[in-house]
Amino acid sequence: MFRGRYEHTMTKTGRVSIPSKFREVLRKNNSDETFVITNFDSYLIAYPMREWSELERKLSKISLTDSEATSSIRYLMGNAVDCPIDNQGRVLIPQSLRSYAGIETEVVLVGMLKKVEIWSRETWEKENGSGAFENFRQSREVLAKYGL
Amino acid sequence: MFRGRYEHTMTKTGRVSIPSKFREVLRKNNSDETFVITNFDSYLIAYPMREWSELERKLSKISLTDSEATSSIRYLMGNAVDCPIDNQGRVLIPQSLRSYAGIETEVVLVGMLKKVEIWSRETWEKENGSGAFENFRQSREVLAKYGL
DNA sequence: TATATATTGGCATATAATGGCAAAAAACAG
DNA sequence: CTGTTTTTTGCCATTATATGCCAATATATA
Repeated sequence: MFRGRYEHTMTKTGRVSIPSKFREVLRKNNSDETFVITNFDSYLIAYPMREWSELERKLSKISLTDSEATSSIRYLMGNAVDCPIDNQGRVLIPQSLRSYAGIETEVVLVGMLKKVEIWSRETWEKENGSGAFENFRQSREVLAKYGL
Repeated sequence: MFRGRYEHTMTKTGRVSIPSKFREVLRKNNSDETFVITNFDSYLIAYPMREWSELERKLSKISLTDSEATSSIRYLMGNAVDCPIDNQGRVLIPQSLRSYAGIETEVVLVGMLKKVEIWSRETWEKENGSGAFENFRQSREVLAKYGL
């Protein structure tokens, strides 16, 4: 599972280092060294190829008469790009996704269990900076609920 | 179960010895020699990997469309770091967590049943130092309902 | 008292992150 | 098609951080 938060800087050419702990997770799962990255809210989500394929398998079962689901899938799939990790442990994030998430240089990568979120630092600050106390309180409740 | 209090010193590189009694607990539980450390109030909490993984497994079932849950997972997971214990019985505490808890060199480790708390000595003194016993005297009646 | 174990400091080496550059590939215009 | 521009890719270099290991000291155990 992915966990931890990392602040990295993107090169001028749009490459971002994947934290080594994240790469380690891929290795341990025998997943290949490729992420599928797509846009979600105001940030990007990166799935290991293996997880993504599973997601595709599930979504492929949805009836094409379910038009609401279909258009959501279209959106998700239409923006998904597979980004292989290079020898330096980096991925190239395509321009379209960068501008979508407002990423210029400073990037925040968050381990979120089966996936990784990629934020521009600015957006991260805005959405997760100040309101952190509420999150802290809630996360404490989560821990309590599971007896930790 | 973890119990007892230990005062250790951190090396310049940020490594702290885990008390051997704590390591013994991990061995007895067949837990691997890794803690997941996270921030909490003014100190850190270290969970055995086994316990933490169980939590992760449960959380991973939550849908990514549940935005309230997602944001507490983001907080929880974003601040959690896995810290393997090395051959000398030490863990490296990442810079971010060190500064969060105000840890420079002197560290207090407290066994708290399923988890271990990690304090800077200074904070420890302030919050649990002199007045602690008086507090205990005043509020220990709550323990009655647990059979004490 | 001798022996083992725990904690800690120090140092050498390995790995991580990232900036820079140039070759290769792709997109594009005439 | 062909030459030009832009983007992508591979690779080297640098810096900071993490890791592994040895040794010294302190503490516990036999």
